[in-house]
Amino acid sequence: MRLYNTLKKQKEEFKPLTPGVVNMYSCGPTVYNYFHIGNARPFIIFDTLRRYLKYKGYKVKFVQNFTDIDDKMINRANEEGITVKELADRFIAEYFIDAKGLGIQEADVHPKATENIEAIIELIQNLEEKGFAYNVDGDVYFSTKKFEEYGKLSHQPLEDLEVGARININEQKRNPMDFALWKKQKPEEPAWDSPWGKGRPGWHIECSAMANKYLGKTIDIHSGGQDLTFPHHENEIAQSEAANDAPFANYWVHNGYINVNNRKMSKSLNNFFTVRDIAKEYDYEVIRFFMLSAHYRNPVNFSQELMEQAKSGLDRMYTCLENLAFLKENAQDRELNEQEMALVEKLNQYKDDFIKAMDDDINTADAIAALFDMVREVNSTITATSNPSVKVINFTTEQMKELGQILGVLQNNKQESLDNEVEALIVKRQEARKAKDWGLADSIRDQLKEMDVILEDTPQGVKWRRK
RNA sequence: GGCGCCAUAGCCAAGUGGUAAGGCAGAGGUCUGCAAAACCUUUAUUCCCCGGUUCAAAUCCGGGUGGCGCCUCCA
Repeated sequence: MRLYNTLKKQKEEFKPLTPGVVNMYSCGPTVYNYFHIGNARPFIIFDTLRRYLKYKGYKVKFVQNFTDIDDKMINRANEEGITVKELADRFIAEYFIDAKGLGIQEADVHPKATENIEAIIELIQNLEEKGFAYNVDGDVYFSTKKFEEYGKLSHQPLEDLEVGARININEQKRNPMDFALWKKQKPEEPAWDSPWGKGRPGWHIECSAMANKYLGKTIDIHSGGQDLTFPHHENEIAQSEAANDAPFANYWVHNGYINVNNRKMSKSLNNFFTVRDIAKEYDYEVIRFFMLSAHYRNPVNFSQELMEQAKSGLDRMYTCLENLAFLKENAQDRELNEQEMALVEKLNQYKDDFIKAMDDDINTADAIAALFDMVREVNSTITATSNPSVKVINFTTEQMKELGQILGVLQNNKQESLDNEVEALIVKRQEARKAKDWGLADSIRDQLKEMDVILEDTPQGVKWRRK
């Protein structure tokens, strides 16, 4: 399997530190609001990467943090008139609701910054002892000049970064690019005791501390959005490698942005759509499918039209599965015939295509194309055979679900049981059709449509589906 | 100013040296009481433009044009 490594600016063959085991760390949300679909992209992409690695047989340990203390948290809590802790608890709960809907599996560990203060303090002390950190009256900074490789992830020498720095020169800092490891308490702010007095951790140090604590000094894959490359990930590298004297992460994987009208979607630009709001109009699964329909490193635009396209595409796949389930009821229990054997062979070829695509830097767009190839093959074979075997139906269904599972789609069973009222109406309509009373038959079909039940007349009988 | 990304049909999107995948939308057809679903056919002689390298370029190189991002909290 090959992955694009931001550190090396090229695709590389993926080799974990320990054969068969993968340690992954992904930067999680700051929990001061519902997350928007721009935030959702890395969650979905790296969940897919994690699923695929597991599918390939790796034992994956996945850690994703919650940033539950920082300026944004404090400001929002003040606005709401609640404590930072209350704010965090609320939006962590909301995170899990949306994440679950999107098919994002829970991480093995979801550490919170505020519950790892001790590890953070230890790490800062370590940096201080080694001369990488300096204390200015209760504020502790990382000295970027001391870390020679600073800039290696964003591929920019320190001097160039300094020239472009738009930040106000903080007189306390020795260098404009130095960043806070520990922030001295300001009035009314939550604070923890530390060797430098009361205060709270800087943003970057928490990820270094938690990755180290839960995954070790060197991790296999560190992932996140492109906008975290600098300064956040660059700083994580500086902190971790300065403290541990070991490579921090072997593979750095970054996803592209979600845009709105070609502009980056972000909370600060206030052009964002929350997942919660979109989910009111489209299934969570449509959102996920939409995200995976383009390569993860390319920017994608978000719009209603594109959601509609994603919805139609996903419906096509589900319809195929529903057709299979429907045909299974009257299918024959026999060995595969020649045609069915040919189908199985083709489906295996498409499965290979799917795997090849995923192996090539998780090319989900190509993987989805392979899935669509399967759908077309299955559809055309099924219409050609009036009496498929149970075996070929089972094989086909399982294979599509197996591959869908890697992408985190196609796992819903939309065939719920019918209630008596609907069932009675369907029977009544069949009687009307038999009597060639098309007016009554059509009006019943319309009536059912109002109840979100769509009927389809097929040679094998009446087929229904929801929505 | 520094660094970087992107440009493929009406829309979305793979492909990065061997002669343009896939989806959505549209058109025509088959099937059907009608509808739906499905299938078949069809929609880019060409991949932003101009040069170059090569037997061969959407793919590599050089130069343009347009759009975006990072260097500041951001996924």
